[in-house]
Amino acid sequence: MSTPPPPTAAGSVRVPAGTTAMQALKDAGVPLKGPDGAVVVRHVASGELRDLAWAPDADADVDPVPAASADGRAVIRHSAAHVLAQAVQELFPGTRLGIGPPVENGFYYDFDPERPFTPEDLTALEKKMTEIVRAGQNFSRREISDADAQAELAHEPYKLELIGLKGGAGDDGADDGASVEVGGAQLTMYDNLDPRSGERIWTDLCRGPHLPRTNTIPAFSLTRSAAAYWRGSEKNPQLQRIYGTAWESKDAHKAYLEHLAEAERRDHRRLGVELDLFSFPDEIGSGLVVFHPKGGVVKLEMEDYVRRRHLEEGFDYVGSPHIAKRGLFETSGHLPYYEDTMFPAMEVDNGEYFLKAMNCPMHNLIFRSRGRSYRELPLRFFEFGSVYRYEKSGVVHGLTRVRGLTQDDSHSYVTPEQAPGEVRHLLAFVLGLLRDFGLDDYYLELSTRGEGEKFIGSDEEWAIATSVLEEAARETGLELVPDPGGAAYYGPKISVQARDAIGRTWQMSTIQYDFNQPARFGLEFSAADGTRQQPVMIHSAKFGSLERFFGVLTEHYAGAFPAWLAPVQVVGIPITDEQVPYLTDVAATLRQHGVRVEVDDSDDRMQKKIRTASKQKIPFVLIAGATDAEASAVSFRYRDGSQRNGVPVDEAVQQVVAWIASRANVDPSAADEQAATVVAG
RNA sequence: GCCGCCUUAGCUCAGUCGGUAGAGCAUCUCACUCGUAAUGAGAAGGUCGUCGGUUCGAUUCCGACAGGCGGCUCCA
Repeated sequence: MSTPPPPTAAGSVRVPAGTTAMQALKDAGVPLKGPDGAVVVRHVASGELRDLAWAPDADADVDPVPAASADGRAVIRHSAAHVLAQAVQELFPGTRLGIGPPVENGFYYDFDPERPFTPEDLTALEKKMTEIVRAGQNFSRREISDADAQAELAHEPYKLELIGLKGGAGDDGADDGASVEVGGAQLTMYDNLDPRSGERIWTDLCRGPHLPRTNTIPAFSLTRSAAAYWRGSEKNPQLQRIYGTAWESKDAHKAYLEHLAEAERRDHRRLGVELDLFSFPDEIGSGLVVFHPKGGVVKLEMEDYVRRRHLEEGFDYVGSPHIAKRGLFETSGHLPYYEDTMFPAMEVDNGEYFLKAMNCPMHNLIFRSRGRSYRELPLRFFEFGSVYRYEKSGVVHGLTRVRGLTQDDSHSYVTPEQAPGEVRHLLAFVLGLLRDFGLDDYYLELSTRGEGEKFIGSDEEWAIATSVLEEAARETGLELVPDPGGAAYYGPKISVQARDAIGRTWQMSTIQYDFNQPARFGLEFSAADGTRQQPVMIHSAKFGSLERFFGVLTEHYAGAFPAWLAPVQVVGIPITDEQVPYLTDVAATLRQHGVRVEVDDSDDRMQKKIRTASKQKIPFVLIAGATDAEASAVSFRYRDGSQRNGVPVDEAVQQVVAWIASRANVDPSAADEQAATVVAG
């Protein structure tokens, strides 16, 4: 049997009057279920995805979209969500339906059941879904009037709410998922029909599109269940959400599950224990980290790097206390917004003190401590500011969301004219730092003022501030994602969003434009013409939070830090105890060059020591036996297992030192120019 | 904060249908001295997260709290 060529989006097929898209594609010889699973179609004129089985406008052109594309996967996942809802209502009659859109890597569906779903329920649901898929029910599209839909869905209050929203303000809650279900003006119902009798088995309000039949869903599984607020608002009741994943082939499905397993292996919380980097003792409190010696090294390297870079970039190193009187945070304007997420006030000397949750008010006081001249600007203050935030208990997460954190926080005080240049300066600084630490999976986000009373300052000021940031961000050429309503109350921000091992994004570096705090603190400088003017302040944190950056960095490298960051850079392993003194001498030489080196003189066999070093992800293992010692040489074993034997000690030291200094992200064994010198085992 | 689940040795996990517990790894001791991912033997290690309730008796059943996990909401 010959394999038909996989369909591509490149060609399009004309649909003659009176025929369906499916028939037209069949006539054109496009395989409806190729090696990548099912095919979906796109209406060429409108760009909309359409059901394969549904007849589009006669004379329309349709593009076959292979299921392996984003569009194709979305249709598979949407169809899988539909099957899930059917399974839930069959096994748990009376369960009300919320919405069920496709999402990255899968789909979910929200339900209002009698009781929350258990893991056993998910297993049973998966089985039921498999039955529905195997039955090969037809997804049948049916247009319906609003009135008929309301009558037909009288028992589905959430669906009724969606129908009610349809005619409303349109973009109201555009991101709440409702638009996924009810897109255009025309409501559609999808009926699942028995393939033999044509009898209607199940029905759902849905915009589509769907695959032609349930058995064209190639691979799926349910992953977890959790609560989610209806339409994304804390004020609404919580529904039970079931997440699943669905793919165009069994192989793609398997690959995704393997990807999840790999992500779990590089989770920083797991590596924190395995590599002895940090812990969160219960006795201290939730979200409060202690760094162990090995994690301390990485943190120290990060601090050294960023302190040096700030000094190079014209920042002055300042310092400030961890607590301050209530009045300071009233002046800054933070208190009304954040009092309930700050640790409660301490009563002292008839006054209240707060643990600081931000550093800017302190820096403003340094600025205001004496008269300032335009000649001093830009004036840049930097410090490692430890701040404490009473994060809600449910959001604390490893190092990425903590209650006590250290910001590499800086504030640049500039004239309005200097602001654009300063923002560019800070962006370049941040991007250079990300490059030096080897992070590459990130994008920029522009958080702007949204609707609502949360934001202070005039429209004009916000517009200026936003355009300054936006222009600088665009110049970088990086992906820039808008985030309306995500700004701080005092001004807009650019942030770097990086992904962790599980694919969650975290805010790292930020640059914020602030015209409000200078006004609230009465900050001013003497201009060239002798007038007193107000500076603009630009907040920026390069790592963001040292803790969060540490966590993301750990996951990025799966614990195998580049040599310059590695807690232990070299471990010496003697073949027998005889070589311990020799390796100790070699280690002393390395240590003189600032290398972090240990000699493993434990009772273990050398194979075991190599295994241990490997599990600790130590970049360089130096092995020495009698032959090496006699030749004043050592034998390298790199992290990838490759070796280089009989390297003279001088050369070995030189290589290690050079590699650490290079801040390279890969070890020498993996570098092209080094490959030739590696002797395979 | 909300919903669900979880908490047994440093780590990963068994187990007790209610009669106070085991393994592997790690640790320590001894022997072995070995050429690129686990040498062997032995020892030590736990008021079974905390507090309360039910019970003759609770690690086991119930409740509260703490901590964790997965989402949701939030994130200066």
